[in-house]
Amino acid sequence: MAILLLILKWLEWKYVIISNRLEIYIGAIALIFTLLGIWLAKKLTKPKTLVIEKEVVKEVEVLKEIDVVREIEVIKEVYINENASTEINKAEIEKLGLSNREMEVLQLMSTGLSNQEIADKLFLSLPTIKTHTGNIFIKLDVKRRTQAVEKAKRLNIIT
Amino acid sequence: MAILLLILKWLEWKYVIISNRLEIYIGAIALIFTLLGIWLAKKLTKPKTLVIEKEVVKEVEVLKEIDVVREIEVIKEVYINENASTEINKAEIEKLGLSNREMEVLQLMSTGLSNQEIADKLFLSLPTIKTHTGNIFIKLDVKRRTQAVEKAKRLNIIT
DNA sequence: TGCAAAATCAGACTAAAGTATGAAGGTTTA
DNA sequence: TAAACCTTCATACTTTAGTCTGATTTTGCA
Repeated sequence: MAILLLILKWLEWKYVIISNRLEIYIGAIALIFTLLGIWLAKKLTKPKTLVIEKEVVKEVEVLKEIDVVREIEVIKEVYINENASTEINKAEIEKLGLSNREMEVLQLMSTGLSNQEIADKLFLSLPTIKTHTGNIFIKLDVKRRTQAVEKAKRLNIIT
Repeated sequence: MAILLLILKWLEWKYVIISNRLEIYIGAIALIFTLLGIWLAKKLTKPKTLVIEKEVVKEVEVLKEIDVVREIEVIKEVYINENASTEINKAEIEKLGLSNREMEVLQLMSTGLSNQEIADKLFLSLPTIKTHTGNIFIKLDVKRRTQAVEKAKRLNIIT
């Protein structure tokens, strides 16, 4: 802003010198403030994305040997912040119930380290890492480390 | 643009009348073009692409000795910005000397499938997949599948 | 047509991953 | 304080991954 005011003052002075070139002066101001507008728009707008969520819930409840089937369809239209997708989803971590240590192991796992290498890095024993990885798989509902990493990245709980 | 030129002409005329209020004139132009810039920035932002994601979740909950089975199908229609970095780097594939089959295996590997599952999917034997994965590791200069997937994604040779 | 690379498969082996169970010490919280 | 959870470690086991050697068949290309 200060710089822009200085430029304006300079242009004003120039105007006094070449008083017959008003158009140039106006043009310069127009250009500067157009660029300022573009810059402002890029800086200040939080890019939002429309997400349409359709959720079909089927419930099968067995009551006294009789199947009770329930179908619920929920449609949601939500505007979400696009920037959020690049941030780590702490709510998701909370929801999955992953502990700090587990997140640490998961993060190292995603870099392609073996259990032994993770153990060395964290100064822990191999069985400990195996316990952690096992718990991670249960919480992420996967069977292998490759699936765990894939899902974790998809859910934005690791970088 | 034509409208804006008209506004400028009008402002120019106004300047002749109230020549001693240059600041107001400049301010008006600044404001108009700032808004123009914001409008331009919003109009010229990257085109967005529609992506449809489907996810099927099965839940089995035991409530009061009754099994409650829930099938949840989540369909997400997400508008995302097209990004050049999401393009597959074919030059890198060529450089690494990865064959078509190897790329196919690598792609499936990245989804978290086991060798056996990849074999089933491609109608090949387990030893064949092991041969391919081994060759992939050599060409990517890695030791494990997790590292292979990590590197492949980093090099943009798989999605 | 013949050669090189790609693709396929096999057997046997080692290494690593993953499962299951148990246990002990520490922290947090109702 | 007790319950719940986190963290750590151990042992024993099964499964999967990865390595090595060797072989046959297909295929693209000079």
